[in-house]
Amino acid sequence: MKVTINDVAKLAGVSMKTVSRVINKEPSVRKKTYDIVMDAVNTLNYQPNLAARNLAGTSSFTVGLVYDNPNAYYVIDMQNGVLSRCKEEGYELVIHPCNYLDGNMEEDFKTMIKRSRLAGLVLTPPLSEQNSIIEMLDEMGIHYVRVLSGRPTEEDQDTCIYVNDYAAAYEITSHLLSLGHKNIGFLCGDKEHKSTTERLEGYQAALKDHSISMNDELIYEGQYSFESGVEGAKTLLGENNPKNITALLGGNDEMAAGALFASRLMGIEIPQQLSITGFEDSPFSRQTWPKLTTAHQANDVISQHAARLLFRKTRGARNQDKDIITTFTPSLVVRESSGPTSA
Amino acid sequence: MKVTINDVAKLAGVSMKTVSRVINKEPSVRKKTYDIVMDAVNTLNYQPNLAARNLAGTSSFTVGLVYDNPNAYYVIDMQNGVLSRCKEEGYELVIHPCNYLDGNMEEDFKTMIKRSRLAGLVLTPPLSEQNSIIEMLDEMGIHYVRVLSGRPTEEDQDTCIYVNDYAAAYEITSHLLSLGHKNIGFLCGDKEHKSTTERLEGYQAALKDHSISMNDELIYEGQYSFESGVEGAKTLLGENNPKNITALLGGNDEMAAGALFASRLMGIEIPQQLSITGFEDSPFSRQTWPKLTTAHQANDVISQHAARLLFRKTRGARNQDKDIITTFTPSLVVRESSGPTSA
DNA sequence: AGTTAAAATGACAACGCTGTCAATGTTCTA
DNA sequence: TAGAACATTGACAGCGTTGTCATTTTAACT
Repeated sequence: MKVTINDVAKLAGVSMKTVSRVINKEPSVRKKTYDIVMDAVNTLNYQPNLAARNLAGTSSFTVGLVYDNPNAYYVIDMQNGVLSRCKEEGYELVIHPCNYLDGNMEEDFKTMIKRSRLAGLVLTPPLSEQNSIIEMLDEMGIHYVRVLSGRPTEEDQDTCIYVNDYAAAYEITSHLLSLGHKNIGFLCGDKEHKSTTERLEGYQAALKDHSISMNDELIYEGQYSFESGVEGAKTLLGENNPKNITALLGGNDEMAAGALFASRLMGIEIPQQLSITGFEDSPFSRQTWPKLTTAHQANDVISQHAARLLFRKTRGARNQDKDIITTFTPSLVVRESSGPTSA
Repeated sequence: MKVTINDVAKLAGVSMKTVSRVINKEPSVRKKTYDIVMDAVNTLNYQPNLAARNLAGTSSFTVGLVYDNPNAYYVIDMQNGVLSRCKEEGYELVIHPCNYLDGNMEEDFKTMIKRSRLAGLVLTPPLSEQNSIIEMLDEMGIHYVRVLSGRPTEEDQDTCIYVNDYAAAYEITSHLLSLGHKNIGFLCGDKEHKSTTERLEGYQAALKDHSISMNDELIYEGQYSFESGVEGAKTLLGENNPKNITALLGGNDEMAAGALFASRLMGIEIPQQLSITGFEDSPFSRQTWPKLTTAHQANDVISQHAARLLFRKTRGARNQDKDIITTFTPSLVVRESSGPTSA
């Protein structure tokens, strides 16, 4: 019933170690031997036992995915991306949701790492931005890859995957500007998050490039939540929209959905009287009325590349994956929530 | 750096095997010995190595969570519930998203099981309803717990957790009836899913108990998606609502959100002209306008109990968890999308 | 053909734990 | 208080791999 490396070795007429070499793609195996072994592997349908490999080997076949992002859609996408690479490479995935604010993160990490030695971790934002965590991991000597919001100016191209929110926000803002909007409000997410400042800066840069003067009164500082979007829209639009805002840039889809909700309460027609845009293109940006113009972020692809980057680091010379993309720019998706100014 | 069972044994002045007995809560360890060992465990901060345990022991410390439900919120809740129990019990979780329609499920399962021997699987709907899968697992001799939509009439109380959608649908329908609604439409999810028929039957039973005659024309057969909700509402309401429908029961929150969307397109005021209800109480039932009346389903609790049930099976006599709940009934949550009939 | 270097293969111990079974302590019975 | 019965502990093999190092085979030279 249970096929071990010994069964394969016996069938192939080689030593167990040679089979090990083959399945690990180690050099110094003759082509002919390789084929014989692979035949045996296939006929027996052999699957190396992960526990044994993890126990015996110096490197582990388990990677961890760490996240504290509350967005279910985001998390699932990240999981699936990493998982798909893991499957192909024969790795196992351990998911590790956590709450950075809990404080017992360090203990938590250590426990996780002790229990199953890990090849490395994929860290997703906003947790991936925490320097304290990075330092801790460096100290512990644990491999990791960070998914971060930011521009690819920095040097650690082999531990980071960047999502260029700046460029995406620039693009969305430009889209609104090209529709004739001049007074564009911004619903800011959590200020501690890098994505927030990146998106804000992209927005500001676009305004500047179109010679529109900045107005801090058009910026609402909130959180990445539906409720905050509601609040933000109410605050910015106030009674009878005294600031004459014609477009609202949501920090993410949730905030934009909240703004949509608030507009409805205030009797504002979207997009006739007000354009609203989201960010991330999560499923529910298609489930609002009207559907949200947003920036599509390919989270599954992003996380796949994060996993590949991690494998590259982990396996050193053996795998020199050269097609890894380390910078992603979300792309504009125009739907019904944005339109030309009526003015 | 790395603490093994031997280090603990040495410090405690006992044999390695005794430490093993302590951490596995095996009987036949003197209280005093137990305390000494635990002290050593704590001072060294010992964490048993999972790979070694899985390799050496007869039972494994890894459980799998299998799902093909496309709803991210649902999946995350299930994951977190199972995960929280796993952490407490020292188990590891392997997640296994899949697509039942893919056909290569059997191979997929076998591979997963070969690679890391599993203590058992938690199966979630709709995949958990597939008899072919259950038979396959039985044949392979793999432990599993199924989360199912259904009423607790059946006998396999030790492999199934039931979510009583029937009762919940009955309750929602009764709520609408008590508001004076008589012509209540039903937006039916995928017919193959057990939850669909359960919810439909609950709805019908409530109507019957209130002496309201059934009308198949009030039932729209669709899928559990936003788009289908839109379509369903348009179909049932048609031009000028000839069937005089005053309330719409959504098969789930997504469909209800779709119905809300469609109503807006048709210029129907919610809840003044039409009540709409959801099912599941997923986060976005709070992010629609107006917020959805729905049935709250405690997925994280449900999945925790599923995990406990699995552990009980797995560990046989050692753990006789008696507080496991095997039937859950979603409870009515009244929000703004339902109201009294204007008539 | 005879060396020599390099490539390919194999033998065997380890990884950290659990299962088995034997050894030792302890308690109870008469 | 001896002896049986039982509770507690320990020695050691083995789980299925990989790492190390020794051995054999092949290729590359004179």
